[in-house]
Amino acid sequence: MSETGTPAKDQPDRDAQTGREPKTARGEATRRAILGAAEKVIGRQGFNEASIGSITREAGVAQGTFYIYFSSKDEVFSELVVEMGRMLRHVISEATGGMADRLEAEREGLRAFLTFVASRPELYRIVQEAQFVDPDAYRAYFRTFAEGYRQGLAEAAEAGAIRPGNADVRAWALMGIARALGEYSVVFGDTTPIDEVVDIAHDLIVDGLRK
Amino acid sequence: MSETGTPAKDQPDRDAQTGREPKTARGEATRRAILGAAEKVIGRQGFNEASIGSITREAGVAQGTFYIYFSSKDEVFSELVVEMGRMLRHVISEATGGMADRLEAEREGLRAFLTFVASRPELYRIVQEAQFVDPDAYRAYFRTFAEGYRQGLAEAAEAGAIRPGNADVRAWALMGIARALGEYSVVFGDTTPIDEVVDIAHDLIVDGLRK
Amino acid sequence: MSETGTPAKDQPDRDAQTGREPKTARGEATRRAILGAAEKVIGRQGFNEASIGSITREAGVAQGTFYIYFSSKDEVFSELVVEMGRMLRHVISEATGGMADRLEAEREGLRAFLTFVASRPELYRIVQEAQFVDPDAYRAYFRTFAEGYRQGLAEAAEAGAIRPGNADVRAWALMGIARALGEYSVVFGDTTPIDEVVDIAHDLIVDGLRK
Amino acid sequence: MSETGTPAKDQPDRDAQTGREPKTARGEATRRAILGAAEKVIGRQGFNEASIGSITREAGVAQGTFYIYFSSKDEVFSELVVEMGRMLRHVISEATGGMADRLEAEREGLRAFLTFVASRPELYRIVQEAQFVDPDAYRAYFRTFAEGYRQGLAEAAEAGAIRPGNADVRAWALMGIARALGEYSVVFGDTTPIDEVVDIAHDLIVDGLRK
DNA sequence: TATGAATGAGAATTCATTCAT
DNA sequence: AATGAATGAATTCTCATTCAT
Repeated sequence: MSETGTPAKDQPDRDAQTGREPKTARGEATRRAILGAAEKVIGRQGFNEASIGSITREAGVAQGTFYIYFSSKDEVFSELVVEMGRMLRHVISEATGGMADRLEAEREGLRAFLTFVASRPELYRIVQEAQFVDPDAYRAYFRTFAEGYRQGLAEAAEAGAIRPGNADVRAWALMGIARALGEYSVVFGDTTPIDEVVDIAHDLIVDGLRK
Repeated sequence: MSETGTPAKDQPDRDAQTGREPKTARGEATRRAILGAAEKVIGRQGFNEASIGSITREAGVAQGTFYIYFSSKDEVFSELVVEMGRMLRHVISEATGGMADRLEAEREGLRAFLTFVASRPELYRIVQEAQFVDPDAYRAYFRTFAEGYRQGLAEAAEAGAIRPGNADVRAWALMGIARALGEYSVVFGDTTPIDEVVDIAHDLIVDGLRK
Repeated sequence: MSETGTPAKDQPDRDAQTGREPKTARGEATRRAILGAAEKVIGRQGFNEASIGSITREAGVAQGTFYIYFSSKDEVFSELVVEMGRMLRHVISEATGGMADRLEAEREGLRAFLTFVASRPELYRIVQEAQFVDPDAYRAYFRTFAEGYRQGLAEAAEAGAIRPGNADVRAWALMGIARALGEYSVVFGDTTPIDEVVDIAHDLIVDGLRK
Repeated sequence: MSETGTPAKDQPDRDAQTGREPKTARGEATRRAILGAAEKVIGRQGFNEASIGSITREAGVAQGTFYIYFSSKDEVFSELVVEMGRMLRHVISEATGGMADRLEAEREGLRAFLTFVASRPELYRIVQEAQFVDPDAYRAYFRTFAEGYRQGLAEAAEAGAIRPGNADVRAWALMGIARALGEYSVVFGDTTPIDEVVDIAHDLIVDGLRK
């Protein structure tokens, strides 16, 4: 994969967060309340429609309180994107960890992804919007995934578990399938059961269109 | 495909609302200048960062002139999305029209898509952003494509040209591959030649990962 | 005089003024109205108490109009300081220009200064406040004056018109007298007629305290 | 001197308002820490830029602690101005007390003033800013000085130690020289040694410019 | 006495849109 | 058709001050 610059590892302190860390349990709770409210409100209304006021109202705190924990609207947003990345990586590696069969891992990874997306639709939408709100976070998010994916595919090809082929492009293509299907259900409200969608897509991924 | 709500047809009069049609050649030229400037500026800076002022400055006209041709900022945006849809459909049907071999049509359609995206990156970005700025236009755009794609796949399966399988999900999955690869080059600036990308992806689409 | 850095010449474009120049007579008038209102309001209430709202209210325009002509509150302020410098230099050189007798020039310069200050008390106050609001403008203002003053004193000493002595320190001391007497009347509201004040101060400047 | 309004005496209870007096040694220390931090921070950043937070951070205490010792931001400021007045009067009377020769007292007073200012530049800046932040305190400060100065000059003239002349105006003029020279070094960073500056200014004060 | 979380009023600034010329 | 001045609502962010612990 064409790594342009930054490493694919987890960002440690991206942005030097100015929002101070809470020092008491109460503060911790407030911070979480705001973060949750931000996920809900931004995820629903979009970054620009969601005002700080609407977030704090949802969180049940005063407007000023927001700035005790986050230095700006961009910062919460960015934090949500990073959080989504962390959770998703966790969920997927839980689902596929230690699977011997690469093709089965492919199926389970997709299922885990779609399940997670369905459970946190607002968070998913936020990541999509990150492309326009916080391109750096967005790119970091995708690079991290793509790099992991690429490695998996490359190793599988090496081991003869799958047909050989450019792992970079394949990684992007397979991520594209996952995204599209996530959008299919979240954005377009399709109600086909996840397991069914997973099986259809997996069949395509594994055996292609050819008769 | 699960149609939820609005029809998949082209918006009929979307702009008849207020954006008066120019009556002179000069007016026509001005309108086009503004539309082009909007594509460039919004595509680069994003809908919210792009002000009417920055668009008219780019177009070389006064701010007020904008409202002679468009009734609002949303309207130009919407018009650009519709335009992109029209052009893309044209380009793709040009590339695949009358092809007997469905699998080859798949390849050429993907190539045409990636080529077009590379030639109008700002316009492509605008369509992506439409998800957040003008969800209706966005959904209409995708539904139209998905529906066409679905039909093609269904007929091919029917005709025994490809393996049978749920055409709806497949359509979305294949569109997802195309989008991801478009983003791969436009957003992430990957420089792998399009033809190469197309071949790799096509190989995956046609024969899958299985050894 | 210890020139630390910047030249003593008039700043040409200090701050790259973002506030666009008006293009019509109406715009010109509005800009002037705002500038005048700013002088009045900031001069009276001080920089921090004077809100943009209070300035535009005084000027009889909407708040947004302010930003058509000035890019920020600091910018108007800065412009007022520069304007004061220009006017004052003009007034003083008018009053003393071509005077052969240095000591008489001293008297007339002081009179012109105090007269001007009395006629534009708000503007005077703004310059004083510049020390805290826009230190660069403040220093530029004083350096310019001090340098002119120093030259005048140095030449006079050279020519034998006054007793020799360090012209730098003297320039600052004499400027200090003028400022203090300006404050005496403007800030402390003393009502001694200017001419009287001038004579008393001039006597001190010329002959000192010694019996 | 033309007394306009408030008496020239020290403010009586200025802070008895709400700022509770500390009752323990620890409290006393905390109060002093805050006062010192306020001098440093306000003196450097100016009243408006200096937030309570920046002061308490500098002092190493929590924000709320500030309000145990001072009832408002204005109050600390005011207290600093009064403190400066007290110290300066002390320093000057130490330097000139019991001097028989008025002209020599003039020299030593100036030296003491400039020395003090150089040792506490932030405090000096605070007094200057008081003109805009706390005009009452500012006027009180200057009136007190001016009145003392005036008396000294009047008595000296009476006693035939100096040439006769309006003591009010002279007092302001001489104070103006001192202030300007203080600013010369503090604000403009001139590095001429104080003793030299004092001698030059004293020569001017005593014998004037005339050849 | 000390802490630090919470408040909410207030201010600057931006920008889509309107309108007189 | 074109201009550009004017509007004012909306939004983010800051900060002095209060208060429960």
